[in-house]
Amino acid sequence: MYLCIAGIPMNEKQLTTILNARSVKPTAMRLLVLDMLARQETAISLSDLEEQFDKVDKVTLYRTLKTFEQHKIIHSIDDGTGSAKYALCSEGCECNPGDLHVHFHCQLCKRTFCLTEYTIPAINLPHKFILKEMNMVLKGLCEDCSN
Amino acid sequence: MYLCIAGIPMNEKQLTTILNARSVKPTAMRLLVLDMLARQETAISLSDLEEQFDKVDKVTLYRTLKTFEQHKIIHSIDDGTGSAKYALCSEGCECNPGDLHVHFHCQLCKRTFCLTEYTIPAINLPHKFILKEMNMVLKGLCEDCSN
DNA sequence: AAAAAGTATGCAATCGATTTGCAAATTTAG
DNA sequence: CTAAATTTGCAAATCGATTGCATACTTTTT
Ligand SMILES: [Mn+2]
Ligand SMILES: [Mn+2]
Ligand SMILES: [Zn+2]
Ligand SMILES: [Zn+2]
Repeated sequence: MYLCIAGIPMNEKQLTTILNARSVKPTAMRLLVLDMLARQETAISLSDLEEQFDKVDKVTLYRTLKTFEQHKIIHSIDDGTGSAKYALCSEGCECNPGDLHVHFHCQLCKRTFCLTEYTIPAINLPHKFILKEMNMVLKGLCEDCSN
Repeated sequence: MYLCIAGIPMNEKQLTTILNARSVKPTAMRLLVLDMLARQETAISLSDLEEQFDKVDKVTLYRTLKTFEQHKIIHSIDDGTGSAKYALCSEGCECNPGDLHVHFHCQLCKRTFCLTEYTIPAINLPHKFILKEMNMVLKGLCEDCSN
């Protein structure tokens, strides 16, 4: 499989362990959000995440995602659609250039996939250019939409 | 050189030729905008472009850039900063995945470079994924900022 | 246990880039 | 020259992202 998001729900103990491992206090809100993120098959936007809850404050959700991102529980994906997508990081991920994977955005179903098996190819930059971050997004039709 | 933008001014005849070649009517405004684009060493945002004129309507500028982009006179670059950058296409560019080059955004001086000599490496997508577009942005420090 | 300090949450408001609506000006076609 | 099509300018709307601030909740200190 090439998806970084298993879409497999975790129990509260597992969720708490993840937050603790990343030094983020496991509040009720954070456990709810992390649980919802773990259920996603593909990367999700703030707005889409909001819709998956009955009632939740979007700004709190926003700040929760920011906190998760800062602590490398999730990574944000700029797929060029104008709204950032978020997906769980794999265990021990440090989001370094060497760890980064390619993302794929389907122009038909609008889903954004983590291609975790596809590391971003290295580029030999011109002299004196120093690489700190990378983003590689492929767009087209996904497996479900290419027929 | 690895920059797609020469930063070398063109005369009005050359500018008109480019517009005609791409079936865009060479209005006064379009010649002015194309001229300004040709003078840039690096990709430029709508707001920065606006600032380079004494007095110009931003929406007209916006629509001019859209027209140029549709006719492949320029390409837009999503460097992840939140504001699109624009740069001249090379002659005969059709903006196909195979033609696309890597872009570099300097986190210090905030300039975005076209690395036209660096084509985006091909990725063998998973089965049934169809590629239509690509974007690869590297970030870090440019040659002027890495000391 | 109570008070104080630190952290998280909820709601209103702002910001900035992009996009749209529409009327006036300009260009092209008949 | 007149009518139609295109381009331009200004106002306003849209939308995602971000901030300010008051309230709620947790943790630490007395
Ligand atoms: Mn990912
Ligand atoms: Mn370029
Ligand atoms: Zn799809
Ligand atoms: Zn620089």
